[in-house]
Amino acid sequence: MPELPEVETTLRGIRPHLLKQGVQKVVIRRPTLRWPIPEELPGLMERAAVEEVSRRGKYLLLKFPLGHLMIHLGMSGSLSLVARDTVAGKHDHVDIVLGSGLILRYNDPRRFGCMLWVEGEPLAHPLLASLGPEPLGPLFDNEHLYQCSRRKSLPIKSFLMDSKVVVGVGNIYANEALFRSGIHPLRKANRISQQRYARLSDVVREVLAAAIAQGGTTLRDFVGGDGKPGYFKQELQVYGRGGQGCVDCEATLTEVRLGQRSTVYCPQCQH
DNA sequence: ACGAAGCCCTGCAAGC
DNA sequence: TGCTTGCAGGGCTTCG
Repeated sequence: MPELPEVETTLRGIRPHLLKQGVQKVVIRRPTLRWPIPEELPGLMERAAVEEVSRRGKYLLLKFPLGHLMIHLGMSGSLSLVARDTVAGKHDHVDIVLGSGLILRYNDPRRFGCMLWVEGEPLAHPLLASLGPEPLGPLFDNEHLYQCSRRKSLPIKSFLMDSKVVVGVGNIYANEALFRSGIHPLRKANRISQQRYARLSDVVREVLAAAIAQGGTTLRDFVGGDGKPGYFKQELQVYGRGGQGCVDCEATLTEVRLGQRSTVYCPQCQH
């Protein structure tokens, strides 16, 4: 389940192998992702070189002379770099064969991801145009959260996971950040003080930065690896721990469903 | 305009 | 053992 740290780790892992590399061939085995992969993709990319590799939220952007390839990993997608003769597995839907002899391979069992072509300014694309600030960028702070939340009566957890508010905070990190800032996930967004938002924005940055730092430890092995660093788990304090003891006060962690998302919190520590 | 629910999809685990 | 059922979840889309 790629959250922002995993996407960032993927970006850092693939970028050095893609920059200035020519695309020899694009193989689309299964075009039916969230939206169909454009049939004209091979014609647009083949014999062209990758000029830039970047990220906006959880969307990866590969710049080519004629436009950008926009990739989202959904919740089960991954990109890996494999040697040219590597046999494709069950959910290996797309191969981008590079001049270097490596293949950038897109795998996505649940096919919630997408691979689209964008002409012109990619940030103007409908999927990107109304995204909120990057959580690790300068525009994300308590002031932003506070101002955004003034007319929002939805639960803070839903608010935090809204990509128009801030990108890249998925279910796992929303649970963790709220625990670490002592905020009850069901509290209404407009019932939280600016001081508490200050703590929350700090914690969101800390948690994501720490996860990225750990994802970085697997970068060395990205080529040929499965591209799925195992940074989470050990540091998680509430996610996946419903019914177990709070790491701070030992109270039993409560698990509820919010939206259709598993939500875990400490009834003692979070208000 | 806002908020909640629905939906896409497959793999895995639990229950019968 | 093999079926069915439920759950996981990002985020766009639809409904109220």
